[in-house]
Amino acid sequence: MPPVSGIIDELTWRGLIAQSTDLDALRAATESGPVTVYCGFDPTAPSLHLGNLVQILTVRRFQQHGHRPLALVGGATGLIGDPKETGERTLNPRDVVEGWVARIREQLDRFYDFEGPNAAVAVNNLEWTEGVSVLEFLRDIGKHFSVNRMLDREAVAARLAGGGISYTEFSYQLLQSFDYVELFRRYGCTLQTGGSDQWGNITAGVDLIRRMEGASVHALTTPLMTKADGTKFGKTESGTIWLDPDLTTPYAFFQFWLNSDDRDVAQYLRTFSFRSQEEIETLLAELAERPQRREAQRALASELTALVHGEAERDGAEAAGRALFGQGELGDLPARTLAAALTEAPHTELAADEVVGGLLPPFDELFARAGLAASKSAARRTIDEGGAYVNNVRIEDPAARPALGDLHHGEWLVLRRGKKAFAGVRLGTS
RNA sequence: GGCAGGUUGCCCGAGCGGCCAAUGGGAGCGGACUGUAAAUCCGUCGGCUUUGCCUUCGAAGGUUCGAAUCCUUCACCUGCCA
Repeated sequence: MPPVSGIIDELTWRGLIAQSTDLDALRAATESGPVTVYCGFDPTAPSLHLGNLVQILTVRRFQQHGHRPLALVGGATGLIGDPKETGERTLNPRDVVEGWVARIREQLDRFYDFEGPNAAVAVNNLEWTEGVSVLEFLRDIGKHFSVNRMLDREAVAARLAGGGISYTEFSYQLLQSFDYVELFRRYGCTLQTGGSDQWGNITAGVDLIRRMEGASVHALTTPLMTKADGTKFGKTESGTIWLDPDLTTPYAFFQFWLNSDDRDVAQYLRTFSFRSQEEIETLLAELAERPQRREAQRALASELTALVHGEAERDGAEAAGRALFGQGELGDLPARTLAAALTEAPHTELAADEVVGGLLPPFDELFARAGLAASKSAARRTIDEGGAYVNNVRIEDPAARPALGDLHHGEWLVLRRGKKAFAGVRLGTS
């Protein structure tokens, strides 16, 4: 039986509590027995991303402390859309949202334990919203909401001042509040967590439960992740870091953490790692002592890649990084390691008939095709600037063609732009 | 409603008939330095079958040997007066 106590203390030292309703009451509740906690994820994309991971792992910590998570996927709320400050969302077709619900549901499986005494339960808010009539909803739920107070919400206020907001999105808060009520009724759920931007939606649910059920339940939010350089967390130049390996390869995922700014590592470890406070402090001390070794980043990358993608993928991503960034000869690498590394990176296939007189297509074309340059012009520019490498040797002539003999294992050519961007060219066998 | 000004490449912003794929700054990218970091310095920054060609300066049409630059109409934005 896992320990039931201590979750609030743990979240506190990890810096994961931004706002909460009565924290002492919540502490008392979590220490007196298992609490049912929920955090919802709306299907607004085919996959969850790093921002969601903060929430997922926070809930996971609750489960590790013996509490019961409800893995809610917003099949209903995803059809409506939480108002963003920037503007009205485009409604996604129902079948698309349904597909995303299934994929996200599956992703959550990895993080929560669906067996045992405090097994997680998967729920979809479409279950209880679909059958409710408009009149029922307006009379039973809507009557408890004050538009005056809803207007105070930051995103809503921004939209009123700007381009306006549809009734659809304005209603979002009612749906999320209704979810909390239903989860309280069905599962005795007394805690909802989320990002600090969800505070308004969560407390609206807390109020609704008080009015409809006369019960006092809890709300807890995590702080917004910030980065030392001021850019948004969880994004790179190439876009969002997704949890789905088809959208962000395990290699790219691993590299994201490995490249973390020294100044952000402490926050990342506390937020994402399941290591103990002592282990984290040791890693941070090591980082302060010998920053160039980046042991803390390495540990972070290794742990999270294993958690999100599995140990085999973690090992592959790690090996790929070592192969590509290592000092050794690429040709010395076993074919399997090289292939694994390059299939993780962007790559392109060459047909056998593209080899003319023992020569492959010219470098500019290869760089453009492999995705390392936006166009052949860009590829030539990079080559002229001295930023292009083939098999770790700088190349100078964009029009030159590599020979069959340049292929590692008769199959692979390793392209590199700058220090970190790799791509593979594979010669098809047929 | 009247008067005046604006709409330029990812963003900001020059250009005001040929020397303009278009000054400058920022972002991005590459190099040096390094730790696959930060800061700094240097270079680069539409595309292609690349000593040339093609497409770009709100949209469409026109004047001209030649237009981002002049004219007409349309769309949107801003300031001043009502």
